[in-house]
Amino acid sequence: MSADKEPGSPESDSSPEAARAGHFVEQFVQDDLSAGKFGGRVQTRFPPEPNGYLHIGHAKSICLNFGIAATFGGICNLRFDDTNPTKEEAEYVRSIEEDVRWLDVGWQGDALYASDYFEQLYQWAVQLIQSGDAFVCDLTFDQIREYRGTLTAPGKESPFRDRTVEDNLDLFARMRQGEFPDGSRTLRAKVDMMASNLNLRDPVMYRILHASHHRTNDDWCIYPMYDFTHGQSDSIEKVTHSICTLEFEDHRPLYDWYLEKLKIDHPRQIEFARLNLTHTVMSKRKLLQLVEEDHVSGWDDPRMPTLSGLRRRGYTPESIRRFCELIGVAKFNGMIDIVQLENCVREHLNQCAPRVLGVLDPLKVVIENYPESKREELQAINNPEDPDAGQRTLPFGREIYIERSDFLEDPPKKFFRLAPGREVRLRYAYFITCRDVVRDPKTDEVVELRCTYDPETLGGKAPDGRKVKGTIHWVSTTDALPVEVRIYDHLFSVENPSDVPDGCDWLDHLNPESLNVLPDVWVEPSLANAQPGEIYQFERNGYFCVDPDSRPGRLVFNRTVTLRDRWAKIEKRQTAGK
RNA sequence: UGGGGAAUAGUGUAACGGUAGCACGAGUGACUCUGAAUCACUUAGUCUAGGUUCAAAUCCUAGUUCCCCAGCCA
Repeated sequence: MSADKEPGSPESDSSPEAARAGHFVEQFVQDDLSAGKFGGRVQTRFPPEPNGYLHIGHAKSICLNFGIAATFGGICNLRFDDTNPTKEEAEYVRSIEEDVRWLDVGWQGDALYASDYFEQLYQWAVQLIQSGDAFVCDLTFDQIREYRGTLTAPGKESPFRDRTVEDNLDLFARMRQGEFPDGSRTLRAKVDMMASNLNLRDPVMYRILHASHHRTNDDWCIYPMYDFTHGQSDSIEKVTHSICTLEFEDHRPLYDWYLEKLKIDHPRQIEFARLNLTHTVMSKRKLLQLVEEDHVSGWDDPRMPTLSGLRRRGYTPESIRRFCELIGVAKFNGMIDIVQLENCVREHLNQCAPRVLGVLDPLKVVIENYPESKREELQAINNPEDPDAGQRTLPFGREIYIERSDFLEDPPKKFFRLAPGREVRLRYAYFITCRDVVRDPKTDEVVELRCTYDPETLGGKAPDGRKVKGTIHWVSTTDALPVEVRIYDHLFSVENPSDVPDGCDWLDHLNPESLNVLPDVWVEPSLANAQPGEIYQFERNGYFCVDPDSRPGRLVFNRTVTLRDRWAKIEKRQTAGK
């Protein structure tokens, strides 16, 4: 075979040395290229059904498919496998396109649809009838199941299997004309009722569905099954590598059967393990149920593993792509710890998120020796990881809020923050020392701290060289903005919610504390004009994304993820040790 | 009890007969005006049993465990 293939893009690397690079899918593609298959072309596709929103598992597939195309200088189509009008909606098409665009993996922006191939598919079905490879079957749903046999017992042939070509042609045409009610007949492939692979036991090719399709409207009342659509769609599009998940492995012989009977090209199908993440669910059926039963606020609820949910939560496309790269591609069906995902967003946000001071659980501090009328503008660094991010000013005054957790009356060992008599540094401001604790006489709760400051310590250092171990964040009470913050935790309290013991429901494991709204949060005034979608680091707290629910004068933030917190670990160990 | 897949540190993932490596986690320390980030070090693995071979995660045999398939869903 000649090796004069198209060179692909300049970036494509098809040198023999690269033959062992990358994961097994890349290796297969490389092998095919080296063997001169497909005319040296590589083409993939991402084929979602528009029956729900895309989730992080789809992102893995998107990155894989678009990544392979980019690596080998080929193209990747976004094709909607829209063969079931009863479950599919234009709204899902819209959201999927938005999410793929957002992920920024090189999609050209022109979606393809299996429904565009309906007429061709119909003609192919007619062709199979003519060649004696398909027949119209009058068996009911239940009868088809009964005739199919079981995993261990062979099936038996339909009594309608031997209809004449003429009868089949006539019946199939009348199915299309709408003469028969839903479920009354099917078109089936004549494969092998004895096959050990159940997909080969005369599978249904077409079913009657008097339902409006999101694109073809009422043009059709028969619709092809996925198995009779997918391979041919790939073939029409000249896809070379059809990458899908493991459960389609034993459908491959059927695709091959159709393609060979129709004598059309077919791609190499390669199966990989779908993504499973701890503390969440990934099936569209379950996600739909969460939405429909109002366990979440919608497909884009920031607790959802959907791309729109992650986006609203504050995840960036970069962080998701990085995650997909990190977890790899293999055939082992494992479960990835969700902390891997969280680390990816931390890693990216650490690079790009502007720093800001915000107090989630305010405790008032009065600096007794700071003049009542005095106000200062202090300089703060916007992002220590990015010198170009510049500086901003922070108003400082006599009364401030600090984080309640930064004060302890009876501090344990290694607690470096504020306590009676202790000195800490206020970020970008002065050293303060706690002199007195004010309590609510009724509840005994600490409501205020009386402190003094050292005017010589502005800039973070004391002239006498004394050190403080702790630096805490704060906001000026007279300048700070009140905002709402939504704190999220895992949607499910167990690692694998789909693993349900007898008598339990997967919904039993919903985490009742997955959403915690903090109504009384104060942030520095520089945030006044923050826009939805912007992500900030609240120093020492975490990353927070401005939610679209924000209104003028009332910002709403979603906590994307906390910062790593060594103190929390130490504290946990100390309490566990007691 | 049919068919199709898969098993490598806690979790993922490399190693393609020739030193079992990497990331995250976990642990220790350094540094630090974020207990963040950064840096250094440590920890820990080939499902089992046989066999082939100078040499096996890799090849062979037999077992074990897990996942998928009985939609007119995809």
